[in-house]
Amino acid sequence: MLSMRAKYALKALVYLAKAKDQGPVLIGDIAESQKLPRKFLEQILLELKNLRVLKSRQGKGGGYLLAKPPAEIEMGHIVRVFNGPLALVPCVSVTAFEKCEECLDFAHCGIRRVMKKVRDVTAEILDGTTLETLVAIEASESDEASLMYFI
Amino acid sequence: MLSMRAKYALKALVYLAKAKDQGPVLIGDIAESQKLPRKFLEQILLELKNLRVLKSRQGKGGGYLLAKPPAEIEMGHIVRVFNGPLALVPCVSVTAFEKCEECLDFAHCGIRRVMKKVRDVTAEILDGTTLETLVAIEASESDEASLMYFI
DNA sequence: TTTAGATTAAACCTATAGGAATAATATGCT
DNA sequence: AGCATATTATTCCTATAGGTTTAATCTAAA
Ligand code: FES
Ligand code: FES
Repeated sequence: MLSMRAKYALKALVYLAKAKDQGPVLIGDIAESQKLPRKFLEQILLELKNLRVLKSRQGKGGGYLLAKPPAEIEMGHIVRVFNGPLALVPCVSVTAFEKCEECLDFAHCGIRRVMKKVRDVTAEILDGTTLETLVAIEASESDEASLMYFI
Repeated sequence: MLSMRAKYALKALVYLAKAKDQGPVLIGDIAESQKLPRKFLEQILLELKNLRVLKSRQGKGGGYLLAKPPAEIEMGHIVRVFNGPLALVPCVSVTAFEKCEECLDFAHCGIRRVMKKVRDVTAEILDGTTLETLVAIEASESDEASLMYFI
């Protein structure tokens, strides 16, 4: 399951993407409008800043801004950082690879091959979906059947 | 000034580097021996794990481990992530570059050239110093005069 | 002896508090 | 008018609480 941290990060980012031409956005605004716990969100935004996904201005009139265009911020990146590896088993993870000691025949393990497929299609979707995509999806009225159009 | 987060991260990492052949190390052990606030350290270690600098094992007998050899973990990386850009002015930052609007003649700005030199030598030292280096330094009896030997 | 469940030890997750640093703006003094 | 000082709004930093999940080990029943 996606952690709250990851979900809140994504929500805040989509919000910032939508408001990207309106100057710095307050933590308080994001928290209130998206119903996110303010202090927790504060930590998350700070981490996003350290990742160079956001930048900030301090002091009066300050707030948070995207550090790059929405089209350059991939869901996959955010999920990996805030939620951990996409892979369901370590042996198919690209970012946190490890052999499964309990699987003797690593090379022919069926679980591994299926899970690798799962990871790969997940990565393809998540790395192919940017904040721009998410904003576009939310702006449209259609349901999941036509998502392919966006991705 | 180096933030506590950065300092604690480095201290914990050096401790883990020294203990690297002793299996998983407990948060509690690190906190106690290095006199670091336990719950705060917990957050920092988790972040180091998300950065793939550490790995962990959960449950009984668990703890934290380096995710790669000490020689591959650079001080510069840790400092940048936990403390921010090395540059003292944004216009010389590699990771967070921004033009200084208040300096009209960016190209010929003297402050900038000096600060660039400062950033470059800082980066050279910090990126050239790994956990392995730090452990070696602490194992030696000499003072800063002979640090060049290590770096 | 195997298996199922209980206990325990550990990291992990969500959340919050309180104050420091920073920057804009307003205010008051010369 | 110009400068110093105070106020205010904001992010940033350090720290902590409390509960959840995971995994190893122990215990008891089948
Ligand atoms: S080798 Fe990883 S699931 Fe079998
Ligand atoms: S241009 Fe950055 S200090 Fe002058």
